Amino acid sequence: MLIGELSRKSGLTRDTIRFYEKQGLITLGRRERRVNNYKEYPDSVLRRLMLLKKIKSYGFTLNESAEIVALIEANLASCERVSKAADEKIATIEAKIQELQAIKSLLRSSVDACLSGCCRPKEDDNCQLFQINKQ
Amino acid sequence: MLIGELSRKSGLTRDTIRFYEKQGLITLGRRERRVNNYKEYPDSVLRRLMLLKKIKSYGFTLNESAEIVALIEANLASCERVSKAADEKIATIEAKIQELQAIKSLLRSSVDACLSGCCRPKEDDNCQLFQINKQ
DNA sequence: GTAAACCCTGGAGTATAGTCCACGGTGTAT
DNA sequence: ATACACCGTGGACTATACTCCAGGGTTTAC
Repeated sequence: MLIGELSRKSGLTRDTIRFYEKQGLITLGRRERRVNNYKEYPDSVLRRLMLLKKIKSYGFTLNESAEIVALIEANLASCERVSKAADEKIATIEAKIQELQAIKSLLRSSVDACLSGCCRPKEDDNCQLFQINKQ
Repeated sequence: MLIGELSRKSGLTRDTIRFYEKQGLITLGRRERRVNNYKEYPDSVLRRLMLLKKIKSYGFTLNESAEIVALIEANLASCERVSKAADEKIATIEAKIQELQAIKSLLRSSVDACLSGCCRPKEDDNCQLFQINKQ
């Protein structure tokens, strides 16, 4: 199929598909062209793109997704291997959540302090929130 | 003070300070130079940098931080204004956390399904995790 | 006199994941 | 004939926040 159809079927834009191609995430043999030089993508590319898209939706980066796709295509994606990758991703997501939650608490407590009025120096003056008090 | 001292006192690298300067987050008059062309930073720049650093630590982007610094320096950083900015940031952080949590649950349930063995087709074959079943 | 430590500028590179554009060719319908 | 949708390439640009480098000058100590 041509890129337009591939785009429609995969739900990725042409530009994205071409970008993936540049990145080497999908490949086309130099012979897989029509006479007019249009690229003729085999179904395997569509499958690969859909796999890539699905794995990405699980929070993996493009490169990580490509690695997992490679495992699957090599029939090396054992439950053990794949769940290990998923566990690692869960761990990094959890770390990120912790980080965000810490910042959120910091913000929340600052806002609370501000709104309860204890930080206000004078009316119509700068809020102490975000200010450097001492060191 | 020269950039080295500024760097030591602010805890930012020279490169970062120069980057902030390029971005217009701090400014130096063309006259604030020593005879040898070395830049002579006034204390106000150090204060600005420390403020920037502190606000950034609350999860704001560099540009957002610069806006808040500008408010503070214009004495317009009222509690109302500042806590509104903080509330908005809290909301975006919460959205991000929700997003991550959704992905985490998806991953977690996939791994559980995998490990409980219900997805395994045959031993030594690809795990169904991440595979496209139908649609 | 020379090494170390400091300063300057401009520009490239890093990571992530595209998105957009120019410029040009092709295929089909009217 | 020409409008329209489609295809190709290469390269620039977006956002975020730096980080590093080359190539050069200055200051200070020994």
